[in-house]
Amino acid sequence: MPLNTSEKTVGRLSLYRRLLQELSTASVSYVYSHQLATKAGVTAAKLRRDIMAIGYTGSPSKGYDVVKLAESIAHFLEDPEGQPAVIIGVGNLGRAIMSYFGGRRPKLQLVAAFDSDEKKVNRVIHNIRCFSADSLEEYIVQNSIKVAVITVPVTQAQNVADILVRSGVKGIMNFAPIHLRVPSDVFIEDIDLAISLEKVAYFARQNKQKKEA
Amino acid sequence: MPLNTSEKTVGRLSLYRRLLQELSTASVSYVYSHQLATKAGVTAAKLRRDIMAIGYTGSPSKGYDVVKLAESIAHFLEDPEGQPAVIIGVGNLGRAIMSYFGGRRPKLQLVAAFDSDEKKVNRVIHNIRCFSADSLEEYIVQNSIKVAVITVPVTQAQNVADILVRSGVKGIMNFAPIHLRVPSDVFIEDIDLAISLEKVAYFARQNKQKKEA
DNA sequence: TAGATTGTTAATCGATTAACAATC
DNA sequence: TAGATTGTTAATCGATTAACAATC
Repeated sequence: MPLNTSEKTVGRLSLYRRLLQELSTASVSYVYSHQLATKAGVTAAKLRRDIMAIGYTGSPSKGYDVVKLAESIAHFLEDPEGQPAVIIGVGNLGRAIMSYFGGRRPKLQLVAAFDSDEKKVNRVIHNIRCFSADSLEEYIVQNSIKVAVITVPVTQAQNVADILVRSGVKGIMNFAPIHLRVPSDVFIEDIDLAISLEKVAYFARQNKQKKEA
Repeated sequence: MPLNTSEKTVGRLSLYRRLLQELSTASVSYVYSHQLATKAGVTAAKLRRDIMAIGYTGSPSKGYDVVKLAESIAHFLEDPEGQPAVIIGVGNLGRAIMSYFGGRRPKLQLVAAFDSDEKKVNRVIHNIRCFSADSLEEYIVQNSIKVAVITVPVTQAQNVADILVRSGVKGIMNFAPIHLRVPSDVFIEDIDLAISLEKVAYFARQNKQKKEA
C-alpha cells in the first residue's frame, strides 16, 4: 500500500467506493472497469490504474467484485478505529456542512462544533453539539482530533488554523478565502466557492465567444 | 487574450484579483511578484507566468500596479455586461450558498432561486426570490441565464441539469455527488464535499503513519 | 479456442520548475 | 552603473493516454 498516492487518485477512489456501494445496494455482484468508469466520468484505463495502485486485482472474465473492491478501497481510505472531526464556525455555511455530514459515515463523523458566539454555545444543531471557541484547544487535545473543518469568517481563519495546528490537527478542510500558513505536514483542502463560481462564469462565457467566432 | 487558458490558471487569476483588491483598499500602489505570490500560496515565477498570459506587463523597478492589474484581470474574467446566475435547490446547502453570494459582485449575481417545495416558492431568502421549479426553463430562456448552481438532492440532479442545458445554460456549479452527463460545450465545476473531507481524513492519517514510521 | 477483459509498460501531453536574458 | 526586478525560454516532472501482453 504505497504512501505516495496522489491527491487526485485518492479523490477518485473515494468516488469509486460510493458508486460501488450504490451498485451493492442494487444487488450487483460484478462490474467491468468501463461500466464503473462511465459512472465516475473517467476512462477505463485510468480507473484500472487507480485500482491497481491499491493492490486490488480484478478478474478478466467477471470484472471487479463489487463488495470486495468497495471493502478494499474502504480499507485503504479509512482508519479502522475511526476519525472524529470537528467544525469551527457555525454560520450559514457551517450549519449546512453540519447537516451534510451529520452521521453520514461511521468512520468519519463531525463530533463537535465551535463558535465564538455565546448564543450558539450548548445548542445542538443537526445532532452536533456546539461548544465555546474558548474550549477548542482543550477539546482537540483531549479527544485526539486530527481532522477539522474551518467555516469562520476570513479574518479569523488563520487564528483558528494556528490553534488547530498547535493542538495536533493534521488535516483541514478550509472554506475561508485565504491561503492558510501551516507546517508542511498539515494537509489543507481549500474550497473557495467564489473562485469556483467565477471559473464557471468564465468558461460559460468563453463557450459563448467560441460559438460566435 | 488566449482562449485556451487552463482551468487552474483562471482560478489563480481570480485569487490574485481578490488579493489585489485587498491591497488596493489598504492603499498599496505597487506589489512585487513574490509579495503577491506569498499571499496566494504560489511561486513568484508561476504568478508572473499567469499574469503574462493575460498580456499584462509589470515594471522591473516597481513591480505590478495594484489597481491596473486588478482591472486587467477583471477585464479578462468578467463579462462587461454582467452574468446573472440562478440556483436550483433551496435546502440547507442552497441557502448557505445564497447567503454566500448574495450581492457579492455586481458582475456576477445570483438573481433567482428555484425549488420544487411549494412552501418555499415566493419567499425571499438572503435577498433572492424563490420560484417554483416548474418555471425554471421559462425563466432561464427569458433572462438568457448562462450560469447555474445545482444544490438539489442527487436523485434530481441529472434531471435539473438536462433542463438547464436545454434552456441554454453553459456553466454549472454542481454540489450533487454525481457525474452529470452534459454536452462537451457545457462547463461543469463539481464540488463534492464528501470526497473533499475524505481526502482530508486520508492525508491527515498518512501523516500520522509517516511520523510513526 | 475465441473474445473481452485485466495488468503492465511505453509514449504523450501538459504543467511546473529552473535558468537566463532584458529592463528599469 | 549596480541591483532587483520582469519577461521568456529550456529542462524537469508527473499524470494521462495509448498500446500491448497476460488471463480467465
